[in-house]
Amino acid sequence: MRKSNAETAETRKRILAIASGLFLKNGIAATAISDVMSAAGLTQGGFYRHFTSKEHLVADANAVAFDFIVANLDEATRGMSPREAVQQIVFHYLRQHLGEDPRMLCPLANLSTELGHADQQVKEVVTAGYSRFVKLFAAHLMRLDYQDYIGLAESIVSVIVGAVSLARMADDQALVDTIVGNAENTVQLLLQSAPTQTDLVTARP
Amino acid sequence: MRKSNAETAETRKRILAIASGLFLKNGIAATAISDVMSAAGLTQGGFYRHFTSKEHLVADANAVAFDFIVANLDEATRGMSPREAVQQIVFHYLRQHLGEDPRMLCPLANLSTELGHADQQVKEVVTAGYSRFVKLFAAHLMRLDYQDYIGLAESIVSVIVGAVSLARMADDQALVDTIVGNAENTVQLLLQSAPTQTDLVTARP
DNA sequence: TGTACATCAGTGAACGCGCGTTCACTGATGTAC
DNA sequence: TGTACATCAGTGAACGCGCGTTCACTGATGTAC
Repeated sequence: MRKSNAETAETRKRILAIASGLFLKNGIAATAISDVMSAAGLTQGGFYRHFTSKEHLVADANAVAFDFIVANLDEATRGMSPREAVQQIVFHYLRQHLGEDPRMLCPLANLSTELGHADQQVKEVVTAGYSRFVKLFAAHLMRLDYQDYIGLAESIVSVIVGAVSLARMADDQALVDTIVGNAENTVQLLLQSAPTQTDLVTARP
Repeated sequence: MRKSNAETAETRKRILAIASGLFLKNGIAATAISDVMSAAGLTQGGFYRHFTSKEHLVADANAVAFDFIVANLDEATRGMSPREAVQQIVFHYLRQHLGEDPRMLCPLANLSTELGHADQQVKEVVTAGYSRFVKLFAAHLMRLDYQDYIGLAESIVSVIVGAVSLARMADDQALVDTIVGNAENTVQLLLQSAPTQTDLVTARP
């Protein structure tokens, strides 16, 4: 029953995509290897032909999750003005649970506890993912001439990750809406208030 | 071997305090009933004299965790000016991992994923805890005459919860320091920029 | 206040379940000549 | 290009472990009279 190299590579990708979605939707501990494999149309024994352990799957699945969400947000804002792009990314990030596809969920907001207790390999993947999110914002903010566009990007990421994290724990929809709406206002206030290069010039005596 | 009512109540409190700390430090799934009970100097069979299930322990332990941390931050800032109090709370919240006592850790930042998947009873406890954090800030911010002091309180909570969440996932200390320092700057910027009642008066034509 | 019985905190062993991992096996694919 | 053997993707069952929960039991505490 050996499969061709091309088929093997595709199977691996399929397992990763499915695992990524299940982890994001239900959590890592709550997702068994057998859940992933049966969702991929395979039996659990075959798992170890692709990964040496669940921990390796977690690392690779999260890398795929960051690839997916960052690429998706980047493409969705292609051609937009920097200001519009930032607002669109924030808008979609804060509403990530409204879509059907669990792969639009962000590991930073949905798996934080479990990733915080993971091994070094997983943490490196997560740190790289965080860094990509910061750069996604920073690229647009630089074009808006903010003095500390990287710091501002980090601030925005903290706000939206915090808000989505909190929204996931809320017990009713009204509170979720409040948290999300407030996060949007907060980002607006930060964008209006953070110092730009122009501020620096005009402040010169 | 029956214990007196007073002793029973104290044992229950001891179990809750220990469970609270272990959950916050190691996570809920990673903490077994037997871990909690042996840390309390008891055997696991006795657990069910105090709680009907692990899920009930989770609910009660988190209620205790919010009691502890909110009361602690409130007392630590007693007598301070509103501005100083807000800054102190933010300062300590962002450095919650530096202390020895795991009970100074906040469930919102350390157990978010697991609490997000918990049952309704647990979510109510968490929502109440979030609300208490917001009020803790709002009380001081009101005295500083912010127009929307509740919204500003929510913003600050989002920022610091997001920052601590992200810091827990970071793989090196330099990044943790960057995230924490940036969160502090972000709160400062929000405090400087959020509109006050005075703004409202002076803006009148 | 004292007595007699019911209650129940805590023990230590056991149960049952789900999970990650292993294993012998199959047969199609890859590769060396 | 064809042949012969090695490789290995996938199967399905089993293993071993840890965990939440249950249970029979003990004996001190609570309570009704």
